[in-house]
Amino acid sequence: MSWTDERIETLKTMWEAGQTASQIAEALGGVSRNAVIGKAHRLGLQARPSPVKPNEPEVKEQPVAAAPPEPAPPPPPAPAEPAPVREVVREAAPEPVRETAPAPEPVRDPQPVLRSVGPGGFVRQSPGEQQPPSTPAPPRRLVPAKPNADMAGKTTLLDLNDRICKWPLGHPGEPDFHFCGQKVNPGFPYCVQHCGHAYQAQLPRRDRRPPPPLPFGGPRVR
DNA sequence: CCCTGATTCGC
DNA sequence: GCGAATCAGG
Repeated sequence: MSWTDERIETLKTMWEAGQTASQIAEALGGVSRNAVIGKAHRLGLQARPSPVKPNEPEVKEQPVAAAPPEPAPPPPPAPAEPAPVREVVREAAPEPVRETAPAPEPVRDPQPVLRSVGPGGFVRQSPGEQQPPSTPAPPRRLVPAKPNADMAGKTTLLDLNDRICKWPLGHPGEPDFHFCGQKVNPGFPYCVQHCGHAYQAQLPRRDRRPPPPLPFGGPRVR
């Protein structure tokens, strides 16, 4: 697989939309998660929350052993780039002693990757502030806290549950963005109709239509 | 273990 | 340029 313009465009869109590298790789097909990350970096799209803390550039204490006999400090106009030399020093595990630490919280909500949206687009949540998608929506009448004519009768993010088709209509951030809301095809996240869009038999390349359906609406033309 | 992104480096 | 291997944190 090569990085065609379409695939690069999809990569950019999904990456900026906050999709994980794994999801992007799966959507693209034929590439690994690493390939996606590598390509994203080569494209210059880094800057996004990494689970790994970029260790604060430690002020390396320069052991001023002997007074430098060189009174001439002529550093060329070099930008202050703290040479990120990674030490490959492996420490041997010293303590065979184990402390019995109770492993808490196996709570992992397998909820789909629907992140909250805002007028500007996606808003990434930190795990601490994630909330389950409300209660399984008892069949009672919902009164919008903020009566909005546009959203009347629309299925919003908060209306989603296991039984509701999560097929997005419109684009996140747009005023009338909502979800299909039909009863799902049991075992799938979408209704029967949208399952037809989401799951398609692989066709021979020559009579396959170019636009591959992306679950979140696909790349947007800017 | 699983996941995540970042980085390196041989190709 | 590409991406597997590796690293490092959650």
